[in-house]
Amino acid sequence: MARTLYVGNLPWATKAEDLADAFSRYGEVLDSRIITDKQTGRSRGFGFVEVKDEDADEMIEALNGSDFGGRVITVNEARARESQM
DNA sequence: GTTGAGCGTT
Repeated sequence: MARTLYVGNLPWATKAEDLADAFSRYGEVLDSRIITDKQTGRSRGFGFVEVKDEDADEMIEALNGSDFGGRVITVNEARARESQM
């Protein structure tokens, strides 16, 4: 009972705890993750936030296109890494 | 040390 949210257009200094803190304002955050580059080890500028399915839509609408760290971020439902049916 | 559209690892 959790949905993964894709968060993009994030500053290079954004951390998983920062996403969890920002998303926890509009709902319950189960887990947050920032994607870092495997080749350089630096942040790619985007991440994923796992939130409750019942509040996922509200958090997307609340944080999608909102200001985060001085930049407007993009929040949408993340694509399935595993089987998508 | 840098960059700017996108969809990630156990």
